[in-house]
Amino acid sequence: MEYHGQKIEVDSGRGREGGRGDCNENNQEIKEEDVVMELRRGPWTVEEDFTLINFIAHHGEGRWNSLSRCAGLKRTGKSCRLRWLNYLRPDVRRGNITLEEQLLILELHSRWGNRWSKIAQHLPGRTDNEIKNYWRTRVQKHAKQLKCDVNSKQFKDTMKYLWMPRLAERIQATAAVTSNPTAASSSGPTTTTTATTTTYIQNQEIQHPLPNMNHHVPEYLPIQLMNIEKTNSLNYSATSASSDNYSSDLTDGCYNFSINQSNNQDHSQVNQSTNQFCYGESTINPTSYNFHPGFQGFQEVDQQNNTQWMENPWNIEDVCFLQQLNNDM
DNA sequence: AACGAGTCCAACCGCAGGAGA
DNA sequence: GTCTCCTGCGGTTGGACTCGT
Repeated sequence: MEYHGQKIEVDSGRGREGGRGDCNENNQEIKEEDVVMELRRGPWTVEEDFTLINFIAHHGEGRWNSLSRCAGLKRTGKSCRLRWLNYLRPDVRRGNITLEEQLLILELHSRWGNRWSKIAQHLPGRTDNEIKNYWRTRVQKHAKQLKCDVNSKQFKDTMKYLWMPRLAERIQATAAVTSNPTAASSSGPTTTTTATTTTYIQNQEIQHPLPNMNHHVPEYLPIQLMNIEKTNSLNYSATSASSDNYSSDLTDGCYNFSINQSNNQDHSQVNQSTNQFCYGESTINPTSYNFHPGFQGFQEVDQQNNTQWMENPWNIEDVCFLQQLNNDM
């Protein structure tokens, strides 16, 4: 694995250490000459990962700048924190964003905007970085292709009345496949939706030692370290094998939807048995999405011509939808 | 097989807010 | 109250990878 070493001077402002009991390997105060040091940048090496994991296993996380020095890592504290939170943490969940997660992201983004960390709090195991990347690469791409500002009302309405109902419909269909595979395999759009499954998977998928925590992790991570301080209070059961194989694109489904209000949910969770997504005060229940007759025709076209639909899943319909919105305005 | 375009994601950067001296 | 430093957040970018020609 290659990395780019680079000598940089830590500026006199942020990033400079001292004054809070910082220590070096000998528990001594950091001296001035240590401020200017050779810092690594770029991709992390396996050795660095091990060092960071082991140090956190013994000393816990936090105080990232001093942690970096005490661990002997030639990285900034920010870099260590980012590496840990986004990649090395035991409960980081990797792999495709599921349909359920997509729906949740769309809904939460419509509510909070680019508050990625806040949105990430409601998707167990997902990092703000991952959600941000998903939004930029998928959602904003669609907006760009639609020649539509991602912050415009038209685009938000398209998300709300077209993509989110599509996702909800597909989630329902997925649940049907899971619960009754033989019946579901005979017809319906969801039987062919694996066509655009992303092939961009960097890490091997290995079995996580904890129940319901199967995700992509670096293969060199020692199992015992992955168990550090894990109480596994998070519910990961939403990812069924079939839904993980589905495309990450916002496709299919032609239904209107409604959001049921509920006041008894403090934390996000996904209840697989009911396919109900709870976050904060609201509940999205795909089973409550009402059929929208105006889009029935697209559904029929989809079923008659699956291949064409999946190859170009949103262009025609979304453009029509945007035109319709413009006409209504 | 080679090349270019597009996609995806890990990592970096700057900024803001908070905490301690 | 002010200064310094740490942490966390959102935006951006570089490069690895895939795919089409």
